[in-house]
Amino acid sequence: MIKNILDKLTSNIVPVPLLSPENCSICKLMNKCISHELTVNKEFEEIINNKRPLEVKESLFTVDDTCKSIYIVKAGSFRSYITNTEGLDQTVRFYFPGDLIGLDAFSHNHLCTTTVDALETSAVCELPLPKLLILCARYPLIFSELLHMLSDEIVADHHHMILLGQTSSVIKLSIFLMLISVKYGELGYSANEFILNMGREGVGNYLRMNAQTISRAFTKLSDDNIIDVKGRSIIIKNQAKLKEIVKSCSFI
Amino acid sequence: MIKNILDKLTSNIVPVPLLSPENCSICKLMNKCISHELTVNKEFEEIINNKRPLEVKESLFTVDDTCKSIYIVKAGSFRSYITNTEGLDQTVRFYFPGDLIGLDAFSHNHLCTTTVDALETSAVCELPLPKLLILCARYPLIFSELLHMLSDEIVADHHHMILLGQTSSVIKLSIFLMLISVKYGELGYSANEFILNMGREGVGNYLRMNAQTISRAFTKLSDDNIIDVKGRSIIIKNQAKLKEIVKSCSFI
DNA sequence: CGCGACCTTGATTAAATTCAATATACGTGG
DNA sequence: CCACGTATATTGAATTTAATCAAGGTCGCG
Repeated sequence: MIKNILDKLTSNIVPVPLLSPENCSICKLMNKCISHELTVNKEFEEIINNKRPLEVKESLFTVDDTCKSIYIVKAGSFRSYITNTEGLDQTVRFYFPGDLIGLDAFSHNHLCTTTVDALETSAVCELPLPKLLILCARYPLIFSELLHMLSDEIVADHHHMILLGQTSSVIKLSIFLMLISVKYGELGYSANEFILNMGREGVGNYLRMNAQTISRAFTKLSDDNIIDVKGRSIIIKNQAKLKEIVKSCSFI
Repeated sequence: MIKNILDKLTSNIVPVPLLSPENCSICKLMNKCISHELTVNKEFEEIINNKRPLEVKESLFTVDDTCKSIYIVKAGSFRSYITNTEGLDQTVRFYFPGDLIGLDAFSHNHLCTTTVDALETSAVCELPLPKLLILCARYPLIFSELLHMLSDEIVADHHHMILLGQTSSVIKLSIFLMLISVKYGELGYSANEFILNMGREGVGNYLRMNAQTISRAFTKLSDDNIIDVKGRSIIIKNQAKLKEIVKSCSFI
């Protein structure tokens, strides 16, 4: 989805070396990640584990695992989902570079409530919970940043609820595209040209519509000259019109 | 919705006296509220403000207010919602006794992202943020309890997303009734007989369906002998069957 | 008793799902 | 490099479902 160095690794190179712990101050995500004030704290930086990159569909953790860490997406993207008894799953959220994964770690009995898979070759910075909590107790800034992140997650979830509550397939898809576009823009990638790292089925699962309906909605947006679609490659030709559609629901 | 002492106050008695600060140890919600270990901490108990009861439709706070406090529902119930430019609103969440309101307070610029209204005569315990944060710094237990609450909120939001993602109106209504039933059971009220404190419109707003569809779904459940409906008074006649319907979506 | 708010129900319309066929793209092996 | 097979995407037609439009019914309250 996002062009990053890891994309250039052919996924056949099997024994991927562990990344050496890397300095936040030379990280490409600087200022697009958690508060910079945090990462200048040497102690904070030292608790970060850099795990080896994850391959497509590899799980960061699985539902009912014990929550041991919070993760920051360093490169690539992830999907969290809940699986039902018949093996069907429903996507809860997508994660992009700078996003925090596993903020539900403090809930209930400290068991993961979702499974999180990599959508492409991806990497994370791991923040082990015990160490993080110790730092929280010592540094009010880290503590308040954590609260901040949790609250942001709640607000984002509320927005997603509003999105799911929309009735029109074209509006839902438009909001989805706009959200991705904004996210990419923020990360310094092209906001108007990108390649989805999921199929129609994947988009549909997230927006709770079936793949055919997604396809038709893409065709509609394309017919209206708002986007160019070729498979998973998307070009937003008329961002103003797209924004207009998004605004027609007006809650977000 | 919930039979509580406040229901017995006729809402016409205008000058409601301020509640005297009340001891957590004599609160009816004990063990149904936040961790009991917390409330035995005298310092914690002392920061709690008891505001005067709120009347129906009175707002606890409004979107874009500065977040000053977190609130625990002491009696009654609340609704949070987002309003769009045309004045339409979408319900985000309902709050019942023991629930915490305003956990998005730490987000972004500390402005409220929703409006929260009382659905009936209701009361809250107010936890002023500055005082709460000081206690968090001093007592790890309070700090971890706060994280716990925030994480729980995220998990609850995920479940609500799954609910909104359902396609069948009967399943959605069934899940809604089951959630309310469980909540009431936990609070010590009857899980199988209750009176909704909102109309069909209100249920529909929450479940993102229109009032007529809600009405038809009620009729369907009634025809199938799963519930008895008479206006807003609901009796669950066959909880097993209701659970079965809920399980047929299986994600929750 | 009558008004207004709310709920139910029916008929019609609009939209998404489902079923089904075809088309396109992609990777593999010949 | 091309042929083939698989996976994915598009499109059409039939079906199902909810939204909409509209009428009538119920309930509580002045």
